[in-house]
Amino acid sequence: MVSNAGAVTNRGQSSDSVRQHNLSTVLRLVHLNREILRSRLTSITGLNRSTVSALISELEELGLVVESESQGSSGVGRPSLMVKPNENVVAFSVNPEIDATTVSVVTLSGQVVERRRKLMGSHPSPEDAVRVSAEVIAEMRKSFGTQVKIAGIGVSVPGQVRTSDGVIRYAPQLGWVESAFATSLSQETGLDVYLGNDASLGCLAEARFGTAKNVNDLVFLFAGSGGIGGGVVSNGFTVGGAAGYAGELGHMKISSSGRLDYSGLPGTLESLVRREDLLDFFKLYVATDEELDAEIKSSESPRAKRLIHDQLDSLAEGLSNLVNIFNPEVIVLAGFLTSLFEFDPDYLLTQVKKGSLAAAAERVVIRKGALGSDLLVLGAAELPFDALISAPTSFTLKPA
Amino acid sequence: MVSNAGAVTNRGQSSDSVRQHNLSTVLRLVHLNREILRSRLTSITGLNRSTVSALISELEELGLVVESESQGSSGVGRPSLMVKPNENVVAFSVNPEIDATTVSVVTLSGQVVERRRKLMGSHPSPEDAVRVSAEVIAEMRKSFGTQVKIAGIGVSVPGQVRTSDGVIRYAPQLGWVESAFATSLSQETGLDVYLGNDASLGCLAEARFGTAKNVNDLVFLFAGSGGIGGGVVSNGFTVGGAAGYAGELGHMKISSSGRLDYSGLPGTLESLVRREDLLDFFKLYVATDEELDAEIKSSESPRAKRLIHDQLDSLAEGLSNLVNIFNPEVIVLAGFLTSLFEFDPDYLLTQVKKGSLAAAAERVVIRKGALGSDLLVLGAAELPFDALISAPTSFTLKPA
DNA sequence: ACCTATTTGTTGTTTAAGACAACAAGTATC
DNA sequence: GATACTTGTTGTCTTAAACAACAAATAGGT
Repeated sequence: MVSNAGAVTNRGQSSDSVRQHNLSTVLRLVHLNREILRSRLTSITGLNRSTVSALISELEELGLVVESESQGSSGVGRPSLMVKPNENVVAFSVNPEIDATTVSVVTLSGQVVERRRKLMGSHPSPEDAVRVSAEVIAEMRKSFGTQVKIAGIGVSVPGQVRTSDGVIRYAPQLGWVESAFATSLSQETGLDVYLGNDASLGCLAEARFGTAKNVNDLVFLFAGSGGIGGGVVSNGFTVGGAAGYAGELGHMKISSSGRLDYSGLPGTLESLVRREDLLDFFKLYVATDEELDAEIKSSESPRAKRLIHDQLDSLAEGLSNLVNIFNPEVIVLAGFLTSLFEFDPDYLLTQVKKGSLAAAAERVVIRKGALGSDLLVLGAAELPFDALISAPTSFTLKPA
Repeated sequence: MVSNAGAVTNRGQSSDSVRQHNLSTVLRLVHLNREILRSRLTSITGLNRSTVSALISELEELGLVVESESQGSSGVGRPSLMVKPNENVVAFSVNPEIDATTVSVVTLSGQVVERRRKLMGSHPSPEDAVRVSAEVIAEMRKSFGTQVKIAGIGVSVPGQVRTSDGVIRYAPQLGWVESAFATSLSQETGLDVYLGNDASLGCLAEARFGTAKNVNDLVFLFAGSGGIGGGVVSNGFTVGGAAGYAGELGHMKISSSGRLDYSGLPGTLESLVRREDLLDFFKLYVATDEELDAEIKSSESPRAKRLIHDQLDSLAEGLSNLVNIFNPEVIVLAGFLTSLFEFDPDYLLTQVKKGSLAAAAERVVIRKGALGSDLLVLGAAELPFDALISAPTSFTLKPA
């Protein structure tokens, strides 16, 4: 008996926009499910069988989907056709890091088909990253068959991205400031370039393909060597903020401690839950998440346990706040936070509930991210794919 | 060059749903603007003149809008007709408080045309509030002309409301727990009842009619004698959470202080920014917001200033977190927070920026709420109006 | 006072696209 | 092998928005 305050579109709908919407809806379902029966499409969309048929034909002519006979029996009646994304439609995913830049190829069906990691001297400039990315992309394009079509390039940025123009506002670890990364990379490659904050893209990926599939209210927290980032999906929408800088969950102040985080703010979640502190304790210098995870899980000493529980306490305080603010259905943890979580999952959940309102916390679930090293690759590729999916007829795919 | 990750609807659109959508869009614009020229409607919606004409005719036949000749000159050419909501379409707004329950009548044009406040013994039960509300509503209906049509009842609840069934999960000040308020009031009145959290509804009202009109990313913070509540609009959508409990911004932990808030959580915004503390200091016992405001603004003593600045500091810490999390365009303050704000607006803004990331804070503006005592009345009435507006043809208005 | 340019409302016609109905195709069960 | 059932296909119907032509109402210029 309670309505959800609807958002205001203000736009009217002509018959043309209806067609666009329906094509988008079908294509999105095909993309998200990787393959889906036509009969499922009709039941999910509520459209008539003949309408779905026409929509799929149009998408097939556009070269976006392919149909095949479904394998195996699906019960009584004529078997329904299977619809899949056209494997020749791909996007590039670019992931700049402090010591390397990774370029990957992702198909419209969400498969990572190629990945190339280029080591770079430490502290590469944005120009270096653009150049290296463009080179790798050019090489990869040469190896493509002529039937391959490119939707564009998605870039995951470990920093703040201004959505209006694709400028990297500030990427602290890389030391990049006000870099027109999208424009440069677009000029070098001739492809459309879309930028997003890494944690926000991770959130998106987990919400679409990972452990939070079909979850409409979701808080995602990701921690690596560069601090803690986050992303939020509310009502099925990514919380982006006025300029695109929303989701800086690591910089939430939760304590009066004077410890500073990587952005110089005191008492924040990021200042208290630090990978570095654990590495120092275990005397690991350059360790992978897996090595750190093994150390944490095999910890027996009271001092180690205390350190881990201290971090869990701080993490819980941050999550409690997020529960009160967002009342999420699921909290997804990624990076080394999963190691902390798995060290004592019940403890974390108990502490989170202790610090939040009973109502907001009563049904919340904490989960480990499911996408591992594909997280940012898939997330970044969703940006060009989103552009394609939201305008299937007017979007122009580029040739290999 | 950055796409906004769109939400998934999954539903297809038939020609019928197009009509519904367009009727909704036009009616919503008429409602939000209180009156609007037909020519504006065509330009905003992008629909054809003749289509808008047909839509308005249909809405007029449904008794939802009226047309009149516009006053004054509007430039060259034939003057456009003015479209207004039908004043005979009303909603009731019910605002239960600890010592009284207020019932108001709001027209579809957003005018509060009647308000009746019934004093009640302290700590009324939900049943008391339902009974009193139903009585007042029955009286008011008798006084209505036969042409009046009722959209329903909106209730602002100072507590947590489960959106799925309209149950008041917990209202701390009132001491109400798990009360099926919507069902009861609906039975007593025969009208549809919609519940919402008071601060969330205040947020909605300020976003639609107040100081944050046309703002898509907005954080609202409201403080009264019962603590601090909040609401958030992101992407034009109210952030509601999985069950409707989102927006408990006052219970965000920002400090290691052991002070408890009204829900027993330590170090939260609500525990540090307290109306009570100011009342105590000024030796005011039962004071209105206006009286407290006068005291704050005329404060000269260093001790008073220190207390106020301490509260401003805590408020700033909370707002900094919200800026990092939501990157809002506007922050709206209401209740006695406006008095704190106006005591030293520059200081508050400076402190907020100090505690947040430069990018997220760079364009944020802090404003005082504009709706005063109409805040919750208008906000609650939006709930039945939303239901009406989102389904103009199938919604059944009830007679007086 | 009259004429023109401009904008808006109205009406009849056209067009796009989803719904619908009838039929064909393919599967499972008895 | 007959029957029931589900799905795909095709042609027709229906809805509603776009479009075009004209009428109505204003401002400004002569």
